[in-house]
Amino acid sequence: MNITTSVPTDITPHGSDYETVSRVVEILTEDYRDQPSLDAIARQLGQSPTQLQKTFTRWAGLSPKAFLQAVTLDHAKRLLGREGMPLLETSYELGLSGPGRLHDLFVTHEAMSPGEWKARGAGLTIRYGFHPSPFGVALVMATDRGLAGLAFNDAGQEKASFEDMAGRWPNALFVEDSATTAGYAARIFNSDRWRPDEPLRVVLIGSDFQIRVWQALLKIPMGKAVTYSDVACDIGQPTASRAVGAAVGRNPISFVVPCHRALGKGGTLTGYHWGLTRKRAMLGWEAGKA
DNA sequence: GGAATCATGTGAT
DNA sequence: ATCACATGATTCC
Repeated sequence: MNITTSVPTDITPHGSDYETVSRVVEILTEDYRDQPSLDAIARQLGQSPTQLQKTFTRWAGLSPKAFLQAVTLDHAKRLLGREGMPLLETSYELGLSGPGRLHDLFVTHEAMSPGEWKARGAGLTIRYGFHPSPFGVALVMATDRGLAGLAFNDAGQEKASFEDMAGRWPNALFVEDSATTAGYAARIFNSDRWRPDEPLRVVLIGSDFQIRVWQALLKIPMGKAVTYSDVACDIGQPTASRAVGAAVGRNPISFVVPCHRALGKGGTLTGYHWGLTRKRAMLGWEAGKA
């Protein structure tokens, strides 16, 4: 496998927007208790408050102030919707059959057979490409049956994220084909194009248990969150919350399978394979879309 | 309260 | 068999 194919230099348009924004996210997240002002943040980054405000808002669809509010523990708890409804059941009804706008990306999924999983990708051709996204550089991987993988990295780390993903299906054939993957990228990061009449096709490649966990995640509507133990109950193994955590972490199609909506029990943000900052960024971005 | 500790299911090696 | 986990509950100070 060879990924010397260079990423276009303009892959992060407007300079290092993501860098700036992720710094802001970090500051906001570390110090949300003392509610840093826009001025204070801008000073730390050596930018003018207005410039910073503009950059951030264009990226997130919401002001730094609103974002700050969104990453607050309070908000996370609200997302968990402890108002007495079994979230996963409810969203299943609304998400798959109702006309409601509670569900987000329309996804049809297809699981690989156990045999195909055991083959670790043998005989499979996977096309991939790097594309800009609101969360840094996105690595998109697809088979002819649909989207198979989605990873994120900071500019310059393309090789690492490719190897992370490719290692999951060591026997597959990887072909650089950003012309094909560009279409997926455009669909995924543009919520205007999440349409029920043209669902996104996704292939879940994983063990039986993992696939059950990922399917449960797909039922979480945008702007909601669940705990790892919620998911464990949903798949009928209430004591397996720890195992759920591990399976969530191995989700190959992050963001599309909303692993970022799985939180710790009290609403605390726990780990994320591609970096906690990115998890916060995704939650904030969604808060802006909701 | 908060840190240390343990019980725990699954998958990888 | 054994180990590592994106957890959660319990038990100490």
